[in-house]
Amino acid sequence: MRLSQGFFPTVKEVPSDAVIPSHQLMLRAGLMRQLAAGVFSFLPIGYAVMKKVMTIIRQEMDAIGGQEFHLPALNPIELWEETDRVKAFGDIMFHVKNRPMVLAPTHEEVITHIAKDHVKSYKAMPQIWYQIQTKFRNEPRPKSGVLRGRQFTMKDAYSMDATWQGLDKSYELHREAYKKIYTRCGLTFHIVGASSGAMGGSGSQEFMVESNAGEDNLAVCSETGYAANVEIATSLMPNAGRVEANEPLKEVHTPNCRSIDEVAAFLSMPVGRCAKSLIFMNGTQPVLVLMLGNDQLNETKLQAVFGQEIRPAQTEELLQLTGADAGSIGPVGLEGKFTIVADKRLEEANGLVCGANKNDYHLMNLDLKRDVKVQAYYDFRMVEEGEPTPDGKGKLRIVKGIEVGHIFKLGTKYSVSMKANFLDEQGKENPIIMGSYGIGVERIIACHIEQHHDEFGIKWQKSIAPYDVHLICVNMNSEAVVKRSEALYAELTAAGISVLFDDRTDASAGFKFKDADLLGMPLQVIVGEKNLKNNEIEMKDRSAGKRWNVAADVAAAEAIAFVRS
RNA sequence: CGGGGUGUGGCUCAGCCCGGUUAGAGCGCUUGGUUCGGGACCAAGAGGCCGGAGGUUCGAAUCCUCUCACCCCGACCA
Repeated sequence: MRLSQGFFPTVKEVPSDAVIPSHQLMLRAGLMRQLAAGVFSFLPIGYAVMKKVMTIIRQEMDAIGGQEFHLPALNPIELWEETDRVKAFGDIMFHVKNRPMVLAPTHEEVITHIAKDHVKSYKAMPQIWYQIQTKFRNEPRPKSGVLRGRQFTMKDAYSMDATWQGLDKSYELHREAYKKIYTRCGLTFHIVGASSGAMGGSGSQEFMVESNAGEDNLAVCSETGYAANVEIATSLMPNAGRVEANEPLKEVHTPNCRSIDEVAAFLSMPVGRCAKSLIFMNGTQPVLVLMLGNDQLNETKLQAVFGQEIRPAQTEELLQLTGADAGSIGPVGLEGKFTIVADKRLEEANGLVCGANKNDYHLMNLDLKRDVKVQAYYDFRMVEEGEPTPDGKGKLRIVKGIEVGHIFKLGTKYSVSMKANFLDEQGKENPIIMGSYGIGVERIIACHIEQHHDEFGIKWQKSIAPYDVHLICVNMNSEAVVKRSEALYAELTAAGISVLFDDRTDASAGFKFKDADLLGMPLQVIVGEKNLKNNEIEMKDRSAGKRWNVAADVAAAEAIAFVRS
């Protein structure tokens, strides 16, 4: 493609609405333009990248036996009522105003609908069905360019198996395929254990790209390979345990001591002997959660135990239910009325300080075996930077990550609610066992740029670069330079190399160089007057920032070798 | 949904507090000329009812009210 004839709206200035590098560069390099909040038009060069990413995805999905579908984004709302997800999605799902239809935010329902009619026997499985589709989600707050949009492209795949072992195998196939896809797309990523959330199912993992632009927090350890979303991450922290002296409970006056640190300091107790009480409401049932010292409660872990409806109690509820305000609340005397649970670090501990349910008073010498009946101990902790990994062999690092994929063992949630059953070898009817596997296409592009850019622009890796080579004719007034450039353009194109040829007559050399760095093709081939006088042509490896000259008559061969290496 | 911010030529922004001729700059665009290896120079142009509606006033980009859009932080995120 000749730059003089194509549509390449590059801009020098940083668009004021863009904050993160990938967003700024996708606009500046002319990959896309914003149409509305969270809605983007992809321009030719951006769509070229998207097609490359989709090709990689298709190749790897086909390699594991996936079959590509193209499913409607416009769905009858009844389909979503069958699985009760109209309610589950709530405002996130777009509803069509003048017909009882919705814009699909994902495609479990449509897939299951087809499977229900046609996958009737164990002999017809396993199946892997996938599609690359536009999805619609009415995000409350679109942000960071393409990273959180209201309309986006997703590859979603669904596996159907007759057995749970089959599901494990399908899941594993996807896991391996995804590794190949992200690796081929030039991303370094973590595979982290993830919360199953309201989607249900027996397990899920997320593919995460480490980035400050990310919205998720991950606990990772490069020595041990541990990686988990902080929502479910665990660490090896010692329990509080028991102390020798087992004194009776004693009420002490603790004026103006609200926080654990203040109480510990006032009573000259270590923070590690303080038990913090947190109150939640599970419907109408109050729940008291005991945490050790300053350990932070992980609400996702709490939800895993009590369900998604659980919420923190409000200030008025605290006073009404316990007789005290936050900071003076404790478990003693609340049995029966409250569900009392505690973090595992407090298991069987004694010699603890806790609130007395009387403002400005605390209890000392609390023994969780003697004074309170704790119904159960769970891991409720939020892990912190620097804590030992669960196997104790490494230290956790907390990093931000962008979710570029999520694989899910769905199980039978959708097949049961939509009655997608098959007959097994015994002629018995069973629900199809499903898995669901998603990849955000635009997110791959944004992450690629987040990981491969510098102050001058994008540094596309070869696999998804919109063009292989950026050929620059430095001086369009020099007949020799033009002739040489044209010859190179023809030769490279004939060799099957995709070339972006800067043959503009109205752009200065500097302008062309800046554009080339911004657009970021892996190899720049620069034909200029001075070098050509020595019968040389300059090459520039955009990623490595390396330049070198080659003899003019081997320039094409050199470029071809570079592209194919 | 709570908090903060911004809307002025295609882009980045100034002007607004303190109302007063024809609303500015740089970049980009058009034409002509000079340049030609790191976002060139000169000259001449085109392009804006200052997000929208209402109000105050002799007079509003500027003050007031409402509204819409977009961005950021938070909440939310199958």
